[in-house]
Order: sequence, then C-alpha cells, then structure tokens
Amino acid sequence: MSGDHGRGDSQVNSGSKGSDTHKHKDKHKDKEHRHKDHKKDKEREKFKHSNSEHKEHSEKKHRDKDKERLKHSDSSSDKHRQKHKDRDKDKRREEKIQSSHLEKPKREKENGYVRDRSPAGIKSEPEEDNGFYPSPQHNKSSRQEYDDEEYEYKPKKVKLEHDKKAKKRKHEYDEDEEDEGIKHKKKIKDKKGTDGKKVKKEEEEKWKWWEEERYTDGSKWRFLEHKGPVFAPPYEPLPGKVKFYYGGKPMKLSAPAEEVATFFAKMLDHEYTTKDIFRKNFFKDWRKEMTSEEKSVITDLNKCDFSEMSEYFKAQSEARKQMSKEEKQKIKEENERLLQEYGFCIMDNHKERIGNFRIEPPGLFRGRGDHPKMGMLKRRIRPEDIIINCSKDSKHPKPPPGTKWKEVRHDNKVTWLASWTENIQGSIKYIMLNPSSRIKGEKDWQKYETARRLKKCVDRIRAQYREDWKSKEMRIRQRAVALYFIDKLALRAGNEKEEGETADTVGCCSLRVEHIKLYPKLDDQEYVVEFDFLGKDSIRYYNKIPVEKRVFKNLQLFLENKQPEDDLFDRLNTSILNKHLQELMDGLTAKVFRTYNASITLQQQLKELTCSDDSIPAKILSYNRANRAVAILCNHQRAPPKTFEKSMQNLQNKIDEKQNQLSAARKQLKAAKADHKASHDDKSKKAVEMKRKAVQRIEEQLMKLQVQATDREENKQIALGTSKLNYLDPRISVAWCKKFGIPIEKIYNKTQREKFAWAIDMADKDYEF
DNA sequence: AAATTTACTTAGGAACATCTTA
DNA sequence: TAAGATGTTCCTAAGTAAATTT
Repeated sequence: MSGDHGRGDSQVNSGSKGSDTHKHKDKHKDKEHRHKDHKKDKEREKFKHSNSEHKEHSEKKHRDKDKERLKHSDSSSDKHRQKHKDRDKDKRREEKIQSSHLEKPKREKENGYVRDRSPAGIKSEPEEDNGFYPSPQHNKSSRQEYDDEEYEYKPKKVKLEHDKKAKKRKHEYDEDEEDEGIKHKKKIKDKKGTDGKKVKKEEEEKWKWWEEERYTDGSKWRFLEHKGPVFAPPYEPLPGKVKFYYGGKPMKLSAPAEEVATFFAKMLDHEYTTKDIFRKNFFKDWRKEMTSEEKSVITDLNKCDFSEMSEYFKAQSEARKQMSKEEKQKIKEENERLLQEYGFCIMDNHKERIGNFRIEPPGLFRGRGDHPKMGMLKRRIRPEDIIINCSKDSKHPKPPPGTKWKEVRHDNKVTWLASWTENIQGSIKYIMLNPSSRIKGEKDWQKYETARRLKKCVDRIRAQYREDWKSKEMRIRQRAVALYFIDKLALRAGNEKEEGETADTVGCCSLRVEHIKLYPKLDDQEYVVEFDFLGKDSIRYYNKIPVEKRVFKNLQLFLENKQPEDDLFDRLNTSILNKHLQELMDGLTAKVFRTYNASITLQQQLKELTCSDDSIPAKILSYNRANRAVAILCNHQRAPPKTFEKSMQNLQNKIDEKQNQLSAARKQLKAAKADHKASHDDKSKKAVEMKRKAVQRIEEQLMKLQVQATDREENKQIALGTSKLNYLDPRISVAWCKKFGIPIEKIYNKTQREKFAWAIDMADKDYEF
C-alpha cells in the first residue's frame, strides 16, 4: 500500500535553493513588521545587558500579535468557534471507528514500572580506561522485552531472561513464542561477542540498554551527575596594531564594542553582511555595547572600516593551519582533556557521553533564509544564566570561581543537564546527551515502533481520510486533505509561528493559498497540484503532483474567496490534526507519517533494487539509491558542494584513463593468446592467464568508478544524511546488510554505529519494518 | 480552549580530520 | 609533502508536540 504513491523524483531539481524566488509574499506582512519595529527594539534592549529578565519579552510579542489577530479575526476566530462546536459530534463518530479498528489494546505509556537502580551507584560505560568502570549487567539487568519476531518496543513490565542474569519474567502480554529462539541467540552473543579477541571484551562491556526495562513512570533517570557546561573563552582584545577606522580615522574601541565589532569583521566575506536587515540589526545591537562617546561618534555603519580586523583574523586562521605538529597535538590533547572532564555524565549506573557540553559562544545571529533577526547580537552566556539539572544526591557541578548558577534543580522528568534562555528568540537551549546514550536511543527506538504500528493501521486511516473528503463539514474535509498531503508527500505538520519573529516558512497546516497552484490539466496529466513554498530551514519545496479528483475539487473549494496570503486550511491547525490522529491510533501524530513513509520506502526500494549477485559496490549503489528515494521524498536538499563540478571532472578523467588501460590490457591479452596459439607452450599459457586476470581486474575497477560517478551525480543536491539519521529505521539497513553480506561499516560510520548500536545488535536478516 | 512555555527531534552547513593525489 | 578531495563532527537553528498557564 505504501508504494502506491508513485512518488515523483522530480522535485528537487526543479527547485533552486534559496529565497530569492520567494520575495513576493512580503507585501502584507511588511506593514506589520514595520509597525512592530519599535517594540522589537525595546525587546532587544532588555536582553542586552540585563540577562536576568528575559521573561517579559514575551508579553510584548503578545501585544503585537493581538493586533495582528484583530485584523484577520473575523475568519479565524469564528473558524475556531465553529470547530469546537463540531468537535463533539465528530469525536463520537471517530471513537466508534477507533474502537472498531484498533487492533491492540492501548498500550500504557507509563505503567508505574520502575527501574531498579541504586541512586548513587556508578557504573560507567566502557571505552577508555578512565576511572569509571562498568559492570554493565550485574547490578540488575532486568531486560527489556522485545520479541524477536516483531522487535516490538514494549514498555512493559516484562523481564526477559535473555541471559544468565535475568531470572524471572513477569508477563503481561507477551506472545513471545519466539522467545526461546531469541534467548538462544542472545546467549551466544553475550558470551562471545561477534568477532575476535580484542573485540570480545569490549563488546561484553558495552552496555546493552535495550535489553533492560525502561522507566514507565515518566521519570527519565534516577541518578544524574555531571560537571556542568564549558563556557566560551573570554574575549581577548585585539593587539594594538590592529585598528578599526571610522570615516577613515583610526579609533580605539572599548572592549565590549570591540568584541562585537570583531564578530562583524569575521563575517565580512559573507554575503549577508551586505544585507540590509543584517546590517541594521547588527548596528542597532552594536551601538548598545558602545560607550556614550563611541555612540556619539559612530552613527553610520557604512563609515566603519573593519578590514584590518578582518585581515587579522584571516592571518590568525592561516597561522593556525601552519602550526607545527606538536602544537596541533597539544591543542588536540587539551580538547581531549576537556572532553574527558566535561563531555560525560553519569546517568543511573552508566557513564554516558554528552552531546553538546560547550555553551554557544557569543556572535551575530544568522537565521536561515530571510530571517528578520539576522545580524542581532547573540549574547554571551554566563553561569548566572544557567540552570543546572542533576540529582540531589550527586556531586553538583560547581560554577566557575566567583560565579553562581542561576539555579540548581533536580527534575528527573526531563533529560537535560543544563539549560539557558537565548536572547534572540527567547527560547530555551539545552545540554543533553549524545545520540548513543540510552535516553536518546530508547526514544529513537520508540519512534520507529510507533511508525511500525502505523504501518499496521495505515490502510484503515487512508480509507478514513478518503471518506472524509466527502464530508459535509469543511473542517473535516480540510483535515482529510491535509492528512492526505502529509501521508502522500511526507509534508511536515506546519505549526503556526509568530510572524516577524522568524523566517516566513510553512508546513502542511500552515500552507497558504499562494503556495499552491491548481491545473485541471497539465501536459498529459489531470488534476495537478503545484506546490511551491519554503519549508523548514527555508528550503524550497517544489513539486507538481497529480492528485485524485476529489482532492482537487476540495482544493478548489478551499481556495474560494481567498487572498493569496490566506491560509489554505483555514479551519485546521496542527493541534486539531494531531488530536484527530491521536484518536485514530495511540501515539499517532503528523510526523509519524514521515517516519513511516520514509522507512517503508527504504525497505521497499531495497527490495526492489538489490540484486543478490551484484558486486558489493553495486549493492551499495542500490542502497544509496534507496536512501536517495527517501531523501527526495522528504525533500532533504543540500547546496551542491562547491567543488562538485571539479570533482566530477576528476572522476571522469579517472574513468577515461581506466578505459584506456582496459583497452590496452585487452590488446595485450589478445596478443598473448595469439602467442599461445603459436607456441602452445606452458609459459605462454600462463601469460594468457595473467593477462586475462589483468583485464578482469581493470574491468572491475572501471565498474566501480562508474558506479561511483553515477552515485555522485545523482546525489548532487540531495543530502542522504538526514534521512539516514532520523527517518530510516536502522534495523532495515542492518537486516539488509546481513542478508546481502555487506559489512555494516559500508553503510554506517563509527558515530552512526554508535547511535544505532541497539539496531545492529538486535536486527537479524529477516527483520521487517 | 487559547496562549505560552518547555522539551526534545530534525536540519543543513561550517569546521575540522583524514585520506588521496600530484 | 603540500594541496586538494572527501568524510566526519560540531554547531546551532528551526521544527514538532506535549505540558502548563492564563
């Protein structure tokens, strides 16, 4: 069913990246932005020096928004009223459906189940020999349940005796007849590791969190200890000889003003320092850092000359490159030391890697796309801004001498170790664990299990939304059409965002009239919808796609009497949609469709594209192509690498060269054969064999190069990484590798293998998503 | 029930490291 | 052995969605 969509692969090429094409729509908003401006200034001022008072800024936003809202209120507010009126009826209907279709009893998300971990216990993750040592299993190692056949992720109260240590299992709902089998496998694995001597030990020490139970009471950990974040190095004033000029005259800046100036100087080569908004925002924020004298002198950014600073930094980075081996080594060691000290935490009984233990340094904000705040000063974060999260009974991190944390709390319902509020959007930033950590891995696994549950009921859901296209209620039709897009095109949900705070981008629910065009007939196709909008990160989504007649008619209806800047789905938002989805399947949200469609597409493409008697490189090409199909579906684009053309050319040269070699080798072979025919002696026979082999070898090499070229060409503006990392159930890939004898390293690099350790360990060649 | 806040996933590009090649 | 290509990691912005507040 999932392949049914006939996904076009045309969209990527047809759309160029970037926002130039999208200038148009600002018209309306422009006004609003402008009139908001003075407020925004105030807002910024607040953040400026007084870091402690971030809170209020939001009030302001809201006032602004209220105004905006009034403008459009007629439609939108009554749209909501309407919605709610209808809700009950609707709900009842859906409930009925749900109960008749839901194949499984609702899974309890949290069932009061608790891991047994002694709070202060410290068992570390292996890896290096640094102090902590793991005793992965013995403390308890009750194991998490998954049954082999389904690999289900069940937050159950079940323990599975996969090995010697787990003794009991209290069943709830396991139908694991497969259990015996799995027990077996596990045992073997646990004992031996998969290969060799050295690995063996390591493997045994690797903590297999996926074999343990999970918390089911909503808590994320029992014990958490860490050293706190690493702060950005303090500002180092420029040497006196590096001057800043204003109106051609050298001018010594105060340290704060100078620091901000250096941020600008460092970006001088970048295009966005030429952008008006960027310059304006920068200048405004810069002036706030100036002394009053500086402020009175420096009134025009255009008179500022940062070029000496800029040169200085270029020289610095050049010098860094030229550093001697030893110096580089020293830096590396220092980094390693920092990593060892701050890069890990102890969560429950294990030492885990932290994802981002460094605080973001100050600088100029560069949003993606046409961002209204580009160029604003991103404030330096101090200990006083940081909230620390750790367990009460841990050794609390200490703030740098002479400073204090903003707060130390002990909240085990969240996963972060530290947080602070950022001054550009007023949002919270977090320090969290690495993807290889248990806490991230469990979540990831769970995500794929939810997607797999969707697989089981997607037919039903599709049938339902198709039915809903005919509903007499507008909101239901809109919901159904939106869902169709989300399903078929893997669009994102499209939360609403505050205008003027961020770049103007949309997702499904926030599509506007101006983002689609309808063609009753286009070329030889009927009912074509053309999408053209900027999505997340201001990446353009461009796609022409034939849809079903009923969808088309509905779209026409939705467009009636609307302006280009009006919402296409005026009676829908993500929260309504997700509520609906939740009723269709426990845990279902809009983004699950993306995961589901991505993974199912990979699986199906792999099945379709892989030939078992292909060479390994050819198989990998197939894998990449399957991966690529997904990336295209998800619209994961990249700017073509700067050196793309050149590197392509290089490769082509190599191919040509190889081709020459090949014909030469063939000639030699022929000659050898002739020779052999003439002499019939042993030596000449050997020569023929040699030549034959040579030809074969070269042919192989040529093939490999050609495959590589194809792969690269096809990948010009497509990024495979995002889908691989976030959307594709790793077990599919692992199974594929096992099935076709591809070493996993060909597919996943080291980091990826760490992230997907759970999948690599548990999926066998027959895994089915 | 709307608005806001919080937590966490997803994202592309820059920086950096490492391999390859001239 | 330096320069260039390629692969990896880091960085942090920008989403989603749930939780909390109003």
